[in-house]
Amino acid sequence: MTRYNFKVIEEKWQSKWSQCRYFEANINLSKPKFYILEMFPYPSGNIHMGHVRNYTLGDVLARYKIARGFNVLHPIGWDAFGLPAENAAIERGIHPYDWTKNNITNMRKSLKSMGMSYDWNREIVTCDSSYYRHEQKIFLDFVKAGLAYHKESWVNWDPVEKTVLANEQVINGAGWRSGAVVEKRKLKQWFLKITDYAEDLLDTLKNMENLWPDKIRLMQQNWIGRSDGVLISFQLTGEVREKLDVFTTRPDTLFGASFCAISANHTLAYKLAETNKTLQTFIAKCNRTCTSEVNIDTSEINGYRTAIKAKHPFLPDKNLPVYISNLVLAEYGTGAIFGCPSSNQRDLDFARKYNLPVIPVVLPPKENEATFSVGCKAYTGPGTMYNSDFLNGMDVQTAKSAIIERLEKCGIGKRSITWRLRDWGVSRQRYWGCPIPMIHCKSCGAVAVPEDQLPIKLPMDIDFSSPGNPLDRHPTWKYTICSLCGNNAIRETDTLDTFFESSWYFARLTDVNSDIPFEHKSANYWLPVDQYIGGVEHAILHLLYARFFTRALRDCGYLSIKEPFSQLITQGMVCHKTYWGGNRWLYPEEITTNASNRLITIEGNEPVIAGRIEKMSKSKRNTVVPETIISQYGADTVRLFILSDNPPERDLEWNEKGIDSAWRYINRLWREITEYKINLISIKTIKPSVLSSEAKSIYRECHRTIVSVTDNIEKYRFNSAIAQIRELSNRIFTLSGKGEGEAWTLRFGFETLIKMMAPIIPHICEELWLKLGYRDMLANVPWPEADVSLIESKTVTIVIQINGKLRGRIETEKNTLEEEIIAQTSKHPSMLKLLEGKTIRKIIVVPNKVVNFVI
RNA sequence: GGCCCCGUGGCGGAAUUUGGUAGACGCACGCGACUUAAAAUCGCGAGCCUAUGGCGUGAGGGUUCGAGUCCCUCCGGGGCCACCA
Repeated sequence: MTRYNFKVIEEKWQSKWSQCRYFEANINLSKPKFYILEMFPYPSGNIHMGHVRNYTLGDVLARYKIARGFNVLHPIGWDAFGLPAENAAIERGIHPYDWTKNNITNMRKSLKSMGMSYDWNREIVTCDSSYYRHEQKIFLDFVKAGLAYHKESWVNWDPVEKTVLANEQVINGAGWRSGAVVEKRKLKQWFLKITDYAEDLLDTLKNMENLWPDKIRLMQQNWIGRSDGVLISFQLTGEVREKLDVFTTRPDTLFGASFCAISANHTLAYKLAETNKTLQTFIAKCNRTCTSEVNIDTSEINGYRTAIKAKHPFLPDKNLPVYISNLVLAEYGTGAIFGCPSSNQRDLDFARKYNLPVIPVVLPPKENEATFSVGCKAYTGPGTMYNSDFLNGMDVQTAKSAIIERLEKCGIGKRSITWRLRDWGVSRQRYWGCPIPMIHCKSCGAVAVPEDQLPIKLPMDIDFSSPGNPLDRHPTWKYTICSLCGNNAIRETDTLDTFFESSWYFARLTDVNSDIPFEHKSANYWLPVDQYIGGVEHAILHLLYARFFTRALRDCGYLSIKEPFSQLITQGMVCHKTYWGGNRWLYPEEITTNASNRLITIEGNEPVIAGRIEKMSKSKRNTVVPETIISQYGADTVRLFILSDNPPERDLEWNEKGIDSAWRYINRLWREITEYKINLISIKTIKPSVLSSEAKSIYRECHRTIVSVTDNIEKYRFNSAIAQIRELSNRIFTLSGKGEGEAWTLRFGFETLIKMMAPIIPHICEELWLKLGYRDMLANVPWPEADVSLIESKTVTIVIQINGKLRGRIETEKNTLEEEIIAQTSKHPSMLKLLEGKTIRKIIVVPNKVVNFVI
């Protein structure tokens, strides 16, 4: 028995596919187009199982869509800017460019060994100036359109690395690499006006039902965070006589207000601090805590009571004290609130701390005014208004409308929407990113680099010996001339957030050779991406940025669409078991079992605990290296296993038994076809009508399976599709092939299996297709079509129930009349016994399915 | 704290779209064939139990002729957001 030699055969077909340029995509108006894209990888060094899963899912769909007659675009690229390259440079003295390029070479090789159907002519690398020059052009267009702006704002500052960190890079208030406590610092940064599109980004999510996973749509919805409320203008009295605007979603609780609070970074706070040392200290203390929400969560709430009062809009005698507090976020709403302690937990805690009045205004149902009181828990539910002047007696909803109407009529309030979404800060004080094509001139301010000077390339001679941004320290790079006044000026030394590159690459991939970011013709033909696939970890950031970019690019005249990705699959993580012993994570190779069958470490014989099944990661030492598995089992086996076990969106547990099972199936398929007792190629064509009943049943099963496998692939249920193919395989493998009819059925069955398995395990299927005597490449063969007339059977199984419990079944002709079914089933021997002496109260017949006797 | 998802054999999972045969397919397991033997391979078996019957989809209740599927309460697991005004 010879085993399937995957090494030779997989390489053979990979080079054949490449030679025939079969996966190179071109505009072809005679076919429907299908653009399939997997989130492009960051070239971190090696591909990992998460990549394998992601790209296998994409490849199966791409190959399937080709077989279904679509003109498929399936490109790949490298998201090549980013911090790890700089880390490598700092730690190992390798230039980030070389590190990145080496990794790409390495990972490209691995992807090719997976047999992916990419159009490699379109490969892009975002750290090449041929890519980022277009990004610089886009940035300038955004500046022109008012979509990018320069603003001073509070950021997370790492005092050791001397760089800004994104909120995601701050872990428990400390820098993710340095471990230093992050400070708040006010810096001038570039921002993109994603908030201009907040409403549309939110509203369009509704149209994406069934196209994007509910979970992702919900996460984006939460992230954008629309709050409908009202802006109320409070007249201030005392030291300052201006107005204070506050935003609230609960104007109905206005009569329960007992204080106002403003953020420590509110302009009013600064104004008051000018002449107040204590207040200056207080504000500084508030600002020392990080902007990170994690940190705000754990820090204590403090208030500084100013001498200023805010006049209650409807109660002339009531003046609310104004506090400055870290209770209020500067970036949300107006950075100022009114506090109604009885209806808001946060306000209640504050009121209790500073002994402020708590006035209940909403009476919960089934409570009464005399006895209801608010203790340490605010009441936020529905109820009836009281202690609330003209709102008394109304329910909360009615009161909201009534008071908004009154506020608007009196000119002291205005309906308003506030968004949780903030503008996207894209400046990074790092070297390995796209230079921001702006210069700073003393007299002209921020000036755009003229387009004919693009690209502004990153300098290659860079010194990483001290912390901070090497671009800033570079001896010459930043010195330039202002294009407006001709005087000396300084380049922007910040680079763009790496999410900038991934926000438009899907459009660039429609035409990678264009001199402009992308051509209308290609973009209009290929976009939107019909199927996008990637990890759930990008649910908000990347997927939201890309949606924003598509709108912004449309408004700059580049595109005619606003949603980049029609359909989305977010695949789960690849997990593996972990081992913990001797106070550290252990590799499986470090473990053995002792005499009493307990897990121990080989060195030191320390006890080992088999830990939880967790996401593969180097630190947990539970990774499985794809290259190793591929060289052991071949790409087809890996592809088959990674799809077999569960549906894409769930976490997948990598297990060695599973890969064995895939390996066994592939070898069996190989043996069944190549070592069969009869010569498959010489089988004569016959009419299916002459088949024996067994052969005919298998023949029908083939058609039935085509229908269900197609349906399952369309719904991304690859595990079910594979299960059905294996079920069919089990039947086909039982055929002896003896006699013309069986031999023909056998061959037909094999062909059907190969065609259906081709997208999943393409190499072996190509080879087997050849073995069946075909010259044409399988990649060129259409998806099998089912003869629907064969699937419909003449008979059906009717389930017999008594009081809903299964009691038997009969075979009848399809569409047998109700009376006939009742007659047949009630005469059924086992029914006679069960129904004997019983009164049948009711009989329910579901045609072709069920008959239920109610006794 | 708010919102959302999930809970099915020893295990991964089918069936949930449309209430109508629960447990497809695979792993692990057992038995058999082949073999001196083992491995590999092939075939067969298998939800559980006090077994001619009964019980079974986290628990309890409800709707229905009929519930894994719909509704309510609870328990367990997971995710997202979180002093968001």
